[in-house]
Formats: sequence, C-alpha cells, structure tokens
Amino acid sequence: MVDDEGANGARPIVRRLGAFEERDDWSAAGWCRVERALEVVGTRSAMVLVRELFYGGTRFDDLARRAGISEAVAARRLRQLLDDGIVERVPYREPGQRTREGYRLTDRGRALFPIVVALTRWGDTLKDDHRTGLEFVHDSCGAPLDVEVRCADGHVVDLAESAVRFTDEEFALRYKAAHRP
Amino acid sequence: MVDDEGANGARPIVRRLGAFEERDDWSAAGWCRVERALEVVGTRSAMVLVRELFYGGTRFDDLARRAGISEAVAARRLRQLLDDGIVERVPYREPGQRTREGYRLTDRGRALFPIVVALTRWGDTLKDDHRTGLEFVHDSCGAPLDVEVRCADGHVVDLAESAVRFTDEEFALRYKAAHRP
DNA sequence: CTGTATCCCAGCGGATACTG
DNA sequence: CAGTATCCGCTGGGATACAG
Repeated sequence: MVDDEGANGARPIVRRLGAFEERDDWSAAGWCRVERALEVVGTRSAMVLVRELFYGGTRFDDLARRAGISEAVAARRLRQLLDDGIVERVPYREPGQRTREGYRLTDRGRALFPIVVALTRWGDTLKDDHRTGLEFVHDSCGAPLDVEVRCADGHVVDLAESAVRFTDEEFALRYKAAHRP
Repeated sequence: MVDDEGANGARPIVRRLGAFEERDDWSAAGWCRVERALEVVGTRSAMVLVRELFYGGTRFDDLARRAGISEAVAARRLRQLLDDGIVERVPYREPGQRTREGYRLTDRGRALFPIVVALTRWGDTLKDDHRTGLEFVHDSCGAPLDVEVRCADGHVVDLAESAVRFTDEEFALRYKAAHRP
C-alpha cells in the first residue's frame, strides 16, 4: 500500500529509505521502524507543522507563522509531507473570497497523534514553567490527554514489564554478533 | 527540578532552549513542549541511541554499532544525552576483566518509552515488509506493545474526540492574531 | 495570499587517524 | 575497549527578493 505511485508517477513513500538499503553494514537501519518514522517526521520543521495541523491550522500562512518557521522552509516541508502522504491539499473558500487551497492531515498523518501527544507530555516534564499556551484535552470531559503503553491483550505495560523479542532469525544473529565480537 | 546544576556546575537541562527564548517573534517556540522535546531527542542519532538503550544495550561499542552510527557521532550524542540527563554512566565488570563504564537510561530517559513505542508503531505502518527484526512485547503475556491516547479521567480518546484548549491569555491572543491579520 | 528562487550559515553525520 | 581530533560533504533552516 505504501509504494503505490499514483497516476502521476509520484515517488514512493519514504523514498530516502533507499540510502539505508544500499548500506552494506548490517545496521538496524532498514529494519528499524523508528528510523523509518524519522525519515518522514524527523526534522523540527516537519514536527511543528504537524503539530499546527493537529491544532487545526489549514492555511499556508497560518501554518508557517504559528509554527515559527520561514515560508521557504514551510513550503519545502509541506511539499515533502505531501509527497510522503502525511498531508493533502484541500480547497476552501472564505465568504466573499475566491477558492483557495489549504492543507489537512491524511489518515497516515492523523496516525501521528500518539507521537505528538507523547512528545508533548515528555516535553512537559523538561521544564517546570507550566505556561504552555495550549494543550490537548478530551472534548467531552475536558481532561488533558496523555499516552499509555499497552499490549495487544489490553494490559497497561510499564517499562519494567516489557521485553524485546526477535522476530527474524538472521537479524537476531547479526544483532547478537555485535554484542561480543 | 530541571535546573539543578549539581555540585559540579553542569549546565542546566535543555540549554539550547535559550536560543528560542531570545527570539523576538511570538512563535510557539518556547511555549511548545514538542519543540522542547525535539531539542533533546530531535536528531536521528539521539533517537537510535535511545532505542538501543531501550533494547538493553549498555556498552559504547555495542550502542554505536547496533545503532548504525559512527563512533565519533555516538560519542558526541552520548555526551549530549548525558548533559541533558537522559543517560547516566554506570560501572560494570565482565568476569575476569577490569571495571568499565557503560550507559543506562535515567528516569527522564525511561520516560521516553511511549515516544519510542509510538514511533515504532507508526513506522510500522509505512511499509508492508513486516520483517522488523525485533519488537517490544509485554513480558508476561508476550503480546506486542502499542500506545493509546487517554485523558486524565481514563477515557480512551480518539482524535475526533479531542480538542485544543488555551491555557494562557496572552498566548491565545497572539495565536489567534496570526489567523487573520 | 501562496508560494518559488537564491544565497548563506550552522550543525549533523561519516571517515580516518590517533590515544589511554 | 572507549573514546578524541580533524576534516568534509550534505541538508536544514533563515533571509531576502521575486512571482502568480
């Protein structure tokens, strides 16, 4: 589903991943989904734009200014997010104005929500200045949002209760080999 | 709690934040906790090192090689993570060897767990190649881990049920002013 | 208003060589 | 084994000017 190039021949998602696959060292790159994610939203400008989109911004101008980045950077990053399928353009029209184009998160982009909330919560703990400007809340009850790590069976999982499991034979061998050569 | 400089006069956490605070534009930077977080773990090398630390790595050599980064970069980044209070050095001794120093996540570092899990899960959706090498699981039941957005009242919150609330008067005014100048 | 085109600089990350 | 020192290319991001 990821490599559908569309009718216009757009490059596949996560295109820069190629650089990893060509690497001859065994490194976790290419295996690791954290790195895949960082290829797309690993830059400051990408994340603050995504943040503004979650805050409800749609117009180019608003996004750039609220994100606190220059318009040049905003344009570059938005185009990239467009290519990566994180945002899509959507026409809108203000009363008495001509139709314009705005930006909106796609499903793939909306799936970044837990990451944004997690980053927000963690960033919260870095400083005791609590004048944070705005926060995510549950619409119906008004309580602020947080993230919780759970397993597929529904148990809340503390870090101490979590483990790492190898799912690939070859990977496990190479990974362990790196431990004691 | 964050600005305790310790007996050795270490620089305060999130030192680079100063650059934001000096900015005269109103931008969300300085307010936004996402950006605070990115100041610390916003680089690829920082995140992959943190990932390896969650995977259980402790020794410099292992961390660098498994993370797939050069030792020079690993050293730079680890020093920074040390300064930022994400990792700490811990002595260890292999049988028959002299005592050496390794790295371990601090409490602040361990608090990054939801972010790592969230990034992992999202990165998962970017490619349908499911040979991911390893995964986080719940130790007791073996089910893989995921993250869930919840509000402080315990409700599971979908993006559609979430809202944004201003918590600062001045911020709200400036933020809205950016909407229609 | 929504960008594009340049130019510039700082920082990330790689490679290599060297130390305790 | 656990780094440090140096050099160097790439790109992220700012500034400025321009365009549809």
